[in-house]
Amino acid sequence: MPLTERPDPMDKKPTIAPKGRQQPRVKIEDVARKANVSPATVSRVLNHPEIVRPELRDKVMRHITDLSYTRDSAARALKSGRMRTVGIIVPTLALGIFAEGVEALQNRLSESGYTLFIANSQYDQRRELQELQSLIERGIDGIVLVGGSHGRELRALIEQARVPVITTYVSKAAGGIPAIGIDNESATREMTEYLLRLGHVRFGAIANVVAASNDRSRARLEGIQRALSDAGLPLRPTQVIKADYSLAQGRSALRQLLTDHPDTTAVICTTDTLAIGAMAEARKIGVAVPATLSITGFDDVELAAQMDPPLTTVSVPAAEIGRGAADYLINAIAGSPLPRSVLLPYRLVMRSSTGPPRSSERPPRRRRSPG
Amino acid sequence: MPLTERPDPMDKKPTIAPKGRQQPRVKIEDVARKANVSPATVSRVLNHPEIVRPELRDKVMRHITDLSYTRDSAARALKSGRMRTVGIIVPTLALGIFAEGVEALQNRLSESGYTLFIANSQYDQRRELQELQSLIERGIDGIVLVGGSHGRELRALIEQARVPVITTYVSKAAGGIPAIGIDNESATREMTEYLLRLGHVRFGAIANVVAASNDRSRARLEGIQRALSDAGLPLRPTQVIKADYSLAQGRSALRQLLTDHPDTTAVICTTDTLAIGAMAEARKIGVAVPATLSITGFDDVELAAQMDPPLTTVSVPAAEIGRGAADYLINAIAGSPLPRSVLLPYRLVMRSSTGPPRSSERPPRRRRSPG
DNA sequence: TCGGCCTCTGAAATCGATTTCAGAAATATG
DNA sequence: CATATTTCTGAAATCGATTTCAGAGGCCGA
Repeated sequence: MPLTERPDPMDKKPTIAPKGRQQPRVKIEDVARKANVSPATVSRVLNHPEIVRPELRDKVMRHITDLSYTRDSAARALKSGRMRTVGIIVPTLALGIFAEGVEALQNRLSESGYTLFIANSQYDQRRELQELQSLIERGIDGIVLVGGSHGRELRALIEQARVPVITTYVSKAAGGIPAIGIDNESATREMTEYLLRLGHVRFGAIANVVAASNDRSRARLEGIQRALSDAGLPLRPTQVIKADYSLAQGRSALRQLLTDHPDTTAVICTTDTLAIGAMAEARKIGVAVPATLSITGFDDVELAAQMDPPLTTVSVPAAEIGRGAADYLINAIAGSPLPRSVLLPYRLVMRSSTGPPRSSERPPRRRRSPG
Repeated sequence: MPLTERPDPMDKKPTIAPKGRQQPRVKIEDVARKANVSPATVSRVLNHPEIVRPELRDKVMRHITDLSYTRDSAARALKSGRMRTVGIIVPTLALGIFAEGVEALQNRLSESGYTLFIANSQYDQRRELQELQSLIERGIDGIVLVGGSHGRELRALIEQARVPVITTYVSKAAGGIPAIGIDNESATREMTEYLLRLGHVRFGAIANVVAASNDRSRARLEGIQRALSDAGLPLRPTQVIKADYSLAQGRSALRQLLTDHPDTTAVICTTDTLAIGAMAEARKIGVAVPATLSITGFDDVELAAQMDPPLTTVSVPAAEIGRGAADYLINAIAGSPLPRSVLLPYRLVMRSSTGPPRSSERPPRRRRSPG
């Protein structure tokens, strides 16, 4: 029976499929048969339309849409070695600033036909390594990290997999990994200098530095310390409260700080969340902001501007970081020449949670007739 | 030259590789050769360890780690038809409640060896459809959506691709899509009834219902309206302010509401963000909460409890929703029998932003002597 | 000790798209 | 008009892991 060239139209599913998927999924060969061309041509129409004769191309195209054919990306990836996929590992999505960056990243990638794998490390380097492992197994074409401090295992893994990488929210990273972000230390230094100019001399700092991998907050803390040392007012250990990244810890940190140092006039937090917690606590214990105590944050989350008083903070261009990371990776994957790192500008946002210290301040005797 | 069985150890890369990747990537065959077994055995060690003799299994394992072999998931996916990948499309990540759900989802998936593709629709159904298209092309094994109102095109696409799907944050969805979430309408109804019991009779509602696809907020608004109708106090159109999901809109909404209805004593918001904006505005214009005005939210974001006064709201089990969605899909992919939908309990969290209306209020003379 | 059964391993086919290589058709050149 | 180019298309090899099928070897009972 040599007539089997064009098998009769048994396109209907054979009652029940043997392998998982019921409907046998339309493949490139089906399109080719309908259009009376070879699979190769269909593939070319899809991938290099310009080299196919226009009429033929249109004909094939029509059949493609007719059958609503979509290519199997697994097969495609297997042959081409490219998944058109990028991964990101963030410490947590609970922080608006990361969520914003991820969203911008995803949007930009999506425009270029890439899809984003997301993973979170919960600020745990071991978790980060595992997730990276898993992403690499998935054949991602690029990877976005957060922060500059990563174990050498992680760097080795990236190197071995030869995956383009960029880290974000910082201006430089260990191991020569390119970075896109801001200079965290310089930002808090400027902020501290601003407070110094206002006349403050009794400082406190609340920093979320408990996670070993959080070099952002560590850099921010260093900026504070350096500025104060330079001004001859070095911070004593008890003036630095270490916290994690929760609002509640901001509250307790402020309480502790004011217990140890009741005469503090300015508190610099490395995170808006902490600052907002501190402000909440200040209000609760009757400390007026900024009259008695100036408070600053970092990140400029949506809420910062809506606080009462509005929070003085540092605005981080999270969306721009996300977009920039996407562009960098897309270029890197394409093999374009690349900048080593991108330093983005932060912006000090002076609002009303800061002001000059009370000049009539006498060590303890703090009083305020409430409303 | 029949001795080519075991090719001499030219394991070093040949100076420069012809195809993209420099180092030729270690594959299953390399491991097999080193271990003196067949590729099939290595594959079995990886996928069905229990059917391989222990000593052999260990030996192979050693070589696998020695060569730090990772399997090519594209090839794996091609053969097996499974990508071990799940996708989610959220309206936005900027909302903490979605970020929390995504994080929980990702964590649970990760435990089971799945990876999560993330996409966001910006509350735009067309975008949602595009992103879904892209995810399906990627061969995802399951898809998570948000909310119950989806176009029929989207449902058709899912059906055609035969991808298990679940939608989240709602208790039921159009087109027979299974759902995991809470009964939004019932939650606000309860909340409204609570306020009625406190003695309120002049209500206002602020709802983020501008996005066509936001059926959550719409259901919440209906809950409010129904409860009030049942109480004989139906809401007039001007008592309902429609907003988007920003904090600033909460502010302006409250301003408008109090302009039109200065005697309002209770404002129910369909979102904490709106409620927090409303509270900020109330403070600014000198309206005491809850003495003069009770305000409620929805979601129980981290900040809600830290407000001054702490915000009465509805707690949504976002993490549980995320985990539940993961479990559902994992089972669905495995072919296990499944529940149609899962109704999760919400929790009314009574804090201090609500209280009885000022008794000095005249009209309906409902009285309650506060403390 | 031998056949039969069970356990474990290897050879080879397979998944679906891409791409090289070469040949057919169409066009330009002598 | 014949040959040299060029343009376009098809056949077939390929990517790497999985899995079926069958065979090799070990164990048991008789």
